[in-house]
Amino acid sequence: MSRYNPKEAEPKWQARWEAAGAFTADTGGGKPKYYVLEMFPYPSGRIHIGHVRNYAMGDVIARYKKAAGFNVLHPMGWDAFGMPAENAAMQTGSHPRDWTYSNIDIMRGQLKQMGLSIDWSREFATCDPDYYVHQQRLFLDFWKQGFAYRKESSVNWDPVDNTVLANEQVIDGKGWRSGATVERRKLSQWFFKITDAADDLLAALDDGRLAGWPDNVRTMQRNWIGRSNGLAMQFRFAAATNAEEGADNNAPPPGFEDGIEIFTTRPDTLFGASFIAIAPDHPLATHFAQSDSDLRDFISGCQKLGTSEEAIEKAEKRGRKLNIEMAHPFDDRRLPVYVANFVLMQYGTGAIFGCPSGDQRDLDFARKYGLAIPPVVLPPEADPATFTIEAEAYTGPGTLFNSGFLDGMTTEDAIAAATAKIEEMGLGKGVTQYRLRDWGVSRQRYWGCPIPAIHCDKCGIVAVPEADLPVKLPAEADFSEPGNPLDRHPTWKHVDCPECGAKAQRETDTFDTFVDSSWYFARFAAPNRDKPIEKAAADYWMPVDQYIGGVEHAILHLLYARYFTRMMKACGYLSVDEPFANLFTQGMVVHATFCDEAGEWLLPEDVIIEKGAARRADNGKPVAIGPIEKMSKSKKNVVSPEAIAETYGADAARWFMLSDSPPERDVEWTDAGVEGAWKLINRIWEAISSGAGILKTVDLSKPAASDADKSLRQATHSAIAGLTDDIENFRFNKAIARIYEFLNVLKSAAGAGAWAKAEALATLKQLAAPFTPHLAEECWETLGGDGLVCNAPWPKADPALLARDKIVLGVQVNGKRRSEIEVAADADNAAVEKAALSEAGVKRHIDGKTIRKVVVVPGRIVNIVVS
RNA sequence: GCGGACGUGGUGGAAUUGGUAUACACAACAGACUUAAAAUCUGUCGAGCGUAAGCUCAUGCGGGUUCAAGUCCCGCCGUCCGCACCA
Repeated sequence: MSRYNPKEAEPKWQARWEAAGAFTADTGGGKPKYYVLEMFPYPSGRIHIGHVRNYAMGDVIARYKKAAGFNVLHPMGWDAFGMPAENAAMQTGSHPRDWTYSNIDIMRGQLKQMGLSIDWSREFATCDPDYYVHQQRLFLDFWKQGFAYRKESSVNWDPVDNTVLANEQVIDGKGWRSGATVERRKLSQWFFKITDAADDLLAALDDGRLAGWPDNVRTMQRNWIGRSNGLAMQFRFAAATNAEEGADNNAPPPGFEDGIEIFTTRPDTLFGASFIAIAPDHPLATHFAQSDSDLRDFISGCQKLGTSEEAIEKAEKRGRKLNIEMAHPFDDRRLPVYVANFVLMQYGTGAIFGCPSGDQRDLDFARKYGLAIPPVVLPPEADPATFTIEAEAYTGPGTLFNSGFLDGMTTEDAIAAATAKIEEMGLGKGVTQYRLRDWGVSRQRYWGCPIPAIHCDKCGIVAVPEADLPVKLPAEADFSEPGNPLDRHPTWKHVDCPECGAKAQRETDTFDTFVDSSWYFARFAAPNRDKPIEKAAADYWMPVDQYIGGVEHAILHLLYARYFTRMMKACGYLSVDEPFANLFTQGMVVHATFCDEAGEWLLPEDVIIEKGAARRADNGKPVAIGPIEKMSKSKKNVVSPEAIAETYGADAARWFMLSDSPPERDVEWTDAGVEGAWKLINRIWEAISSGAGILKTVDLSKPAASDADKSLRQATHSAIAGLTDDIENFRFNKAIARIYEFLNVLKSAAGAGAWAKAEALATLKQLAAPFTPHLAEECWETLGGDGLVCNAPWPKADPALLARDKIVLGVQVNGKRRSEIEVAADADNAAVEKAALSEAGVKRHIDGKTIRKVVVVPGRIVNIVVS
């Protein structure tokens, strides 16, 4: 029999699938629907093997569900707007549109080569005006409904390039291109009111609507939303101390007569307060900075950290003391006020009271500035006489002490009592606070969906009339310098106001690309219609039954998509409020990085590794082997699936990506691994070849009955049962191990007759089909089967063949395995115990000892406890 | 810094979720076939002691709970993901 030739077989079957329209989805037919979706790719240039892993997983599910009798939708598109296209334009002069669409052409070809069961008729790119026109319609609806608004917020400003930088473009507080120290600058920008939905987004995490999501993702989202109940309260300015001189040296500045409003989740620790801290961009800080150059320098230093929370939190805790003091609400202490770099203006009120004994950051701060550290919460079982705070704050619950009227109360009671007291004093009230902030969607860039708004001096901000949509990007733009090409475009932004007809200007900001990816899944239901979403089609297909993507999207993309879905529902486009019924987060494909002496990153294929040392393939110069990292274009640690497909075929690449490593874990690409996959393909082919034409000759009406037949049939049916279970539960690596096991049995089942063999081989090709679809078709044809495997039903395991009459149990003595016994599967505990106690290997360990207890776990184990 | 994960042979990993640790594969070694190589097939393969039967030790480190811990609890160490303008 000839060797399997993927180079011939793979294109052949891809063409037949296409001719048969095997993967074109429609809403007809009585089958239940199943919508499989992998997070669509950014067209960065070429597919790498990490994409293959992602899409191979989705393809296994899609093909399996189709075989299992579902009407499957498995579409593909392109998350095509974004910064890299604009960076490429600046570097190489190619237009973002040309760069993007040519990448899409390449990547589409690569994906098709992988033989994925995708309905390509639904393909679109988010940069198609046909797509983004509908995004603009959705936005206008949201705006009308009050979901969108404008407010000021901070951006990273590069003062040399005069442009807004993304967080990833800020490296150690410097602009990546100019090297200039980044400043924070306020801009008026568009926001979506995601905080209005915070409660429902939170509730759905726990009320069963997202039961098909992994716990860790739900936990991350819960923490991200961060609802906390706390107390918002005023700290009043303390009375002047030198009133006798006639000058009040602690008078509130104009506008701050009410004092400072803080937010706290731990009002029980108020007696432990030793200072007040406000954010560097708090209005009061801004006020004092006007007349205090030292403070001004401090604040501008804080602003040079960039806008990322990570940078702010990692920075050393520092502060500047203001020349004011606040009154403690419960006693006569005067609390100093600091402007502190670790207080965030975005969270709460931008001000806190510091309780060093109960908060690590406050403690670090207090030690640095020599502030008092009164302990107020006594941990359970601690002695109030000796309890002190050393290097670590005590943040847990306990009993209040040193706390006036709160003394002796539990943390919980003290929170309630302190809140009640503050409310009674008229200084504040209990409030619910969220960590979640509204979603800023304005970007000062060209390569994004234009925001359909017009700024008119007379009418304010006006929506672009529906009839004028789409607001298309200008075909030509100037990318020779940083900054927003739309803003400096000679003509594009100049329009007449749709309301008054006066000269006006277009909004030159474009949407955050998270907007593009927040509704594409709904667009796939009816991608060619002239409205954003066709309700009937969306009602049929939504929600996505299985969504698959990287855990790096666990918070932002998934949260935004959930919120967007709610907005779309509110505007009548959808009937669901959760877009993704089941979520699977897969691991990344990682690879060592290679960097030569000149600092140039090298592709793995350009590096030769011998005896642990690496050198360049072209000139033999030494190469440093860097850490194993996520495959990325920038570090060139990518492996091209095309080369693999050329040598071994797409099936081998798919197989290897799913074998061995559990799908949720990262996997390191190795050349040895793909060779192993190639061997497997040949083993399957060998096994099938031995039964070529068998389906044409065997009499399928006469089931086999010999012992050899029965044992092969048992293996066949337990393979069906096990594999089905593994695929349903995303255990692809185990599913693959079962195929190996099944092959091993098949190889040694020489005594089995043609009937059992035919059943085994037909089953083998079907079980392998989701993983190696081309090979499965070729096998089926060789066996003499009719029709396409991709349309064939999934086999069903016969329960009668899964039952075992005898089982082997391990026997432990004092928890150590000493022997094993074979017993009837339905043996009762007494019989199992008797068999265990009389087993020779066990007796040796229990003779002469007293049996204290015998634990029999039916079907599992026997443990004999002796002394 | 905060939040979420992960850590098992030389390697990727399995362990029915508290019940026979190392399934399946890769690599390595030995053998068969071959003029030879590749491919393929067969066998060995956690460590230590032992001729063997077997015994002891091993799931990042240190404690704990339990008849029984890779799995649960506490404390460390290391790696990865996210932190709101990368996608």
